[in-house]
Amino acid sequence: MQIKITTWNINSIRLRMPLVAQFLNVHQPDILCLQETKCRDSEFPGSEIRKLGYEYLAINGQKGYHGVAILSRLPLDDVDRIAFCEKGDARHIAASFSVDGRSIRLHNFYVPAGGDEADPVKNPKFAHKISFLDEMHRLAVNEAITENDTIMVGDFNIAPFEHDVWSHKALLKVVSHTEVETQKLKLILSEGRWIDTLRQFTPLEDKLYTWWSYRAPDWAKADKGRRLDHIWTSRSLAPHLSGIEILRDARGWERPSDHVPVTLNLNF
DNA sequence: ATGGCTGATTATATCAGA
Repeated sequence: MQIKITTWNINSIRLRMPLVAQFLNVHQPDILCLQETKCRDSEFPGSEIRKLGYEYLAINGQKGYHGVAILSRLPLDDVDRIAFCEKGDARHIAASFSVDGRSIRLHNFYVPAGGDEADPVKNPKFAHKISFLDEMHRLAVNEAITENDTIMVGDFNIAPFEHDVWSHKALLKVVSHTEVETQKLKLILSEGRWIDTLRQFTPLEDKLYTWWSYRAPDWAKADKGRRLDHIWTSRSLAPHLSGIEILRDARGWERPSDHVPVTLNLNF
C-alpha cells in the first residue's frame, strides 16, 4: 500500500483553511503536518477538517504565533509535545501511526526563524535557534529514535546545502544559510543517519526550494527561493521511499502561504 | 532589490516572520 505524508507551513490555519481543504481534496495525503497555525487549540478548525475525512487530529497551538498540528486519516497514538528551550512555545508535536503492521513515529517541528543578525550574543532570537538545534540534536541522534521507524518533518528554517538557496554566495551571511546553522543541521543528519528524502530524490547540484519571500514583486520570475522545509526518515524506511513532490504551484494560489506543501510517498 | 510584504493583536502601530 502507498502512504503520502505532507508537511506545509500554512502561516495561519484560520486564514488559509480554504487552501488546506483544496489541497486535501485534490492531493489526498494520508497525513498532513502543519506549522505556523497561529491559533489556540480551541480556535483550530477541527470539525471542518474532520468533515474532509481527516478524523485524527493532534494539535499544539498558542495564541498568535507558532503552532503545529498533525491531520490524519490513519489513527494516531501516543501524542507528545516537547517544550524545547523551556519557552512555552508550541513548536513540536509527535504521534505514532501504523502501516503494514509496523508502528511509525512522526515528529513535526517548527524551528525558530532566528531573527536578522547571525550573532547569538547580539541577537537573542539567533541564540534561541542555536539552543533549539542543540536540543533537537540530542533528540535526533538518540538510538531509541534512529533505530526505529521514524519520520521527522517540518519547517526547519535552514537551507543546508549550496543549491538549497538561489545564491549560495549571497546568502552565506543571511540567517537560514549561515555556516553555523547548516553545519549543525548536517551534523544531526549524519550522526542520526537520517535520510534527507528531498535530496534522496533530487541531485545535490539541482536547485530545490520550498519557500519564496512575500516581498518579491514577482516571486516566480525572481525565483529567489530557499529549501526550508524538510522530510527526513530513519534508515529502516529506505526500502519504502517511492518519491517526493514539491507543490510549487501552491505559491501562486490566491493569498498563499510563503511555503508550499512538500510530500513524501512511501510504499509498503 | 534580503526586505520592497503578510499576518496577528483586545490593533489604527507594533511585533514577528526569514
